[in-house]
Amino acid sequence: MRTPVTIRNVATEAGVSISTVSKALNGTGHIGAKTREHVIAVANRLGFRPNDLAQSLHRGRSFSVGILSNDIYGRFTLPIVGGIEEALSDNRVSVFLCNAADDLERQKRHLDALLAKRIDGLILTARRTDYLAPLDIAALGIPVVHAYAQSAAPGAICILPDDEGGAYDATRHLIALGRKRIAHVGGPQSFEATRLRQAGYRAALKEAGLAPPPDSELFGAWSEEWGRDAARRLIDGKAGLPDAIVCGSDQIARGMADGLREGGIDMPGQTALVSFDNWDVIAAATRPALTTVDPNLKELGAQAGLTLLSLIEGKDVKPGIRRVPSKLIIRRSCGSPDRS
Amino acid sequence: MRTPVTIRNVATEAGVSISTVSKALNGTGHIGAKTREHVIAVANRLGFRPNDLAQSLHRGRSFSVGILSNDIYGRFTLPIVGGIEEALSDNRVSVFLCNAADDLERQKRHLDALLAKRIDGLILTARRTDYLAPLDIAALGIPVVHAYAQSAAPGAICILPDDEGGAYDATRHLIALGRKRIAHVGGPQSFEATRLRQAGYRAALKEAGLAPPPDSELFGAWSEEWGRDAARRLIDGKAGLPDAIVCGSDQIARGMADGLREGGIDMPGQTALVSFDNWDVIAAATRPALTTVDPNLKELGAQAGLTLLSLIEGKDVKPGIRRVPSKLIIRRSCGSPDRS
DNA sequence: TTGTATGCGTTATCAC
DNA sequence: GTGATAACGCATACAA
Repeated sequence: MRTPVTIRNVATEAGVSISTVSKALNGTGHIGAKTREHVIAVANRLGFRPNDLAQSLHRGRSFSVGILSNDIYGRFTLPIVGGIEEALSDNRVSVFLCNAADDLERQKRHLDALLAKRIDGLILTARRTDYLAPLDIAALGIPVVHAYAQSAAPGAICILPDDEGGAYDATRHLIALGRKRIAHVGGPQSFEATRLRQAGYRAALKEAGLAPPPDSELFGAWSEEWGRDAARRLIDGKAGLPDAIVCGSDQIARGMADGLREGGIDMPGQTALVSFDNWDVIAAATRPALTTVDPNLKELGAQAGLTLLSLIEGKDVKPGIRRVPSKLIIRRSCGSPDRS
Repeated sequence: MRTPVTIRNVATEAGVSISTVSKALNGTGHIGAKTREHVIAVANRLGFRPNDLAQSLHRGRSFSVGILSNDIYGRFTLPIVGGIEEALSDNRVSVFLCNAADDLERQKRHLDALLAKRIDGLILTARRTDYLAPLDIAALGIPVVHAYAQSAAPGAICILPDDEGGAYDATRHLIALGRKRIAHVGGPQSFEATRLRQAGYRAALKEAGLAPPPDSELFGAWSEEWGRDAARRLIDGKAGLPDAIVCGSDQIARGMADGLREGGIDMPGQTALVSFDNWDVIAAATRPALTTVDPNLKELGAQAGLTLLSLIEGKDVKPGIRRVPSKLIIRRSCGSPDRS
């Protein structure tokens, strides 16, 4: 079943030496034009494919990197991994995908395997941006970048979404549309993302000379149920219904939309909604469809991949946290025109 | 930054020959107990890690395989890839993840890279089960298995979900609960999955001496919108509301549930719902929470990985299609007790 | 029990 | 312009 046609086979078949074949195929060294063509023809005919293992062994670079995740099943992992893979494969490097599944022993096994396979670099990913991978990066001896993950290690390079900026943009969008009494219904406050989004929301408000209405900064779970629950609280609140709500996720917004609609509230007439994630299955199916902050996860992944590449090639990269700008996706939940 | 401690370093440091180190570390050949311990100690102290590239080159087996997908972003890809990765990494083989993105040229690039890296085998995945990868498998020269994908190639090995069995089970569940007028609202008929599910639904009905009520086999899109649309059609139908509905996906069921509820229908009182996917974000958030067929995608991936392993090890595997049994997840949308 | 020599598939350094 | 030859890091048949 194997097809181990080696450079030696090509050499004998072409009636030249091994080194001549190598030169002909790699365009290195000085070689006769006719010999070159001949060798290439023979190589093609035989279906010769240089053994990358041998090449890697020789040049001390494997052109492969590892992605180590603790949550391969997470909804956020996918676009990130996709972005990494695309950016890297465009640069001829392959990626090993490893799922540590929050299991330290498994993580070690994966790391051992990756290191043994002489990966040129490693990308760490996590379920939430404020997760700290318990891992001695420096001891690895290869470049590491964190994608959608943070590290306390000195000099660590972390690529993260711009939660604060996203919330700021979303809130400003609401303000620009004339909304003034803007509430914020976020996820769990234990998440850094939640706190950052609140900060962005507040910043935009403050800048416009506004303030959060009383009892209108609510925090709960990342769920539709919490969104529905919050809707009731907003409807029943003595402060009166806000004319806009910044939700911490599309799921929350979806619950909110359902809750408000069932409470007889008109959207976006009485209340406008913006949210986070641009998880299209949710955002597009919500009534009204959600205007939402797209965290640009695929781009985040691509940047992580490219950054790792720079590191591998020896360029120096500024350490610390880099935040990837988000993008506001306009749909109907704010009442603005589709293009604005 | 590199830590290229080789077997040679260990040898000199330990004051023995290279082959002695190799034997000591691999437990092969006859060697003195004290020498072995000594060598091992030195190796550990130096942090020696055998170069897998060299080992692979030597043994002609790389202990790595490739996953080639056309749709890395698909919701189904994730659990499948996760299952593959887990099964394989438990057997010390690493996986390269490649996204062809429906681009033939990109696919070729990936294949070239994988083959050059001497992967031991390849797993092909797709967006839909009836997708045919335009690829000459035999020419690859390595074992291939299709996961959630089919191939017309003779001798191809395909692992697929059991759509028909799942629909059969779901429908029988409804019948066992006393429902008699059972409708079916599926996805696009162009999907094999849709046709198989319809077949399973009909088989269960027939077996129970029942038949689909008039105008109650509806087909549309894989969307909530279609579910809501179908709900109106069922409510307005002159044949009267069915007392149960088998939906082709959780998304359809979610739209159906919303449509029915807003149409004043009580679930599961008047009408029970079952669906497909067990996509928990949808299924659990629907009111009522959906009883749904879990296609066991992770298990499917694991089986694909294990099957590939068998192939690689030279065992022979029965070619053709193997369907992985699904599992009915009981929630509230059928009115049955949570455990049944 | 241990060490020497050879090969795995390539590339690169040198002679010729 | 072309071809031996020595690495790359490791495993193993064989010799000692």
